Amino acid sequence: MAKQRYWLMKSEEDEYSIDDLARDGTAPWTRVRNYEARNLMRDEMSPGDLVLYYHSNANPSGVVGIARVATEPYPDFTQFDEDHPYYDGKASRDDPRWWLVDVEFVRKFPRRVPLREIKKHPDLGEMVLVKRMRLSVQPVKEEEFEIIRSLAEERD
DNA sequence: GCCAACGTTGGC
DNA sequence: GCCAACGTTGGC
Repeated sequence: MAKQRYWLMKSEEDEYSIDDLARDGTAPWTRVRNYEARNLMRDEMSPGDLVLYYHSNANPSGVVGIARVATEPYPDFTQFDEDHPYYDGKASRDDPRWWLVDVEFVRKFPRRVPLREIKKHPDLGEMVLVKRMRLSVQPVKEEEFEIIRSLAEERD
């Protein structure tokens, strides 16, 4: 059994928010069309890994809760559907290009941890979130995960 | 809505 | 294989 790992996954708040995930329970993480993010889901994720749920394009953008990887990686079905906006004509069922996992709701934080706060925290400056602006699925260190979790519990 | 960062495409 | 053009992400 692989050691539990930690991730951060971004979703636009008005596209698929943590409240949507809470309502649905689990959701297939469609919409990723970036190879590096794809590789992480396909090659590195295992069921039980914990995920920081991040709202991008939000006010303010930041980490809003925790989710969990709920399945083994499998091909993203939207790539095969000609009517779907994420259809990819270069992918086939024999040779899928895009992979995903299902993500399961764990909890919503009592307080959002804004990107602004993460950027200025002395122990979070090396986070991929800070260094690599445009990667929507990314690894997080256990220490970083715990710091953000504790920041989320603080009272204002 | 603007625009910087940066990943992808395609001509050569 | 280079790299300019282009398209998208995502902070602000």
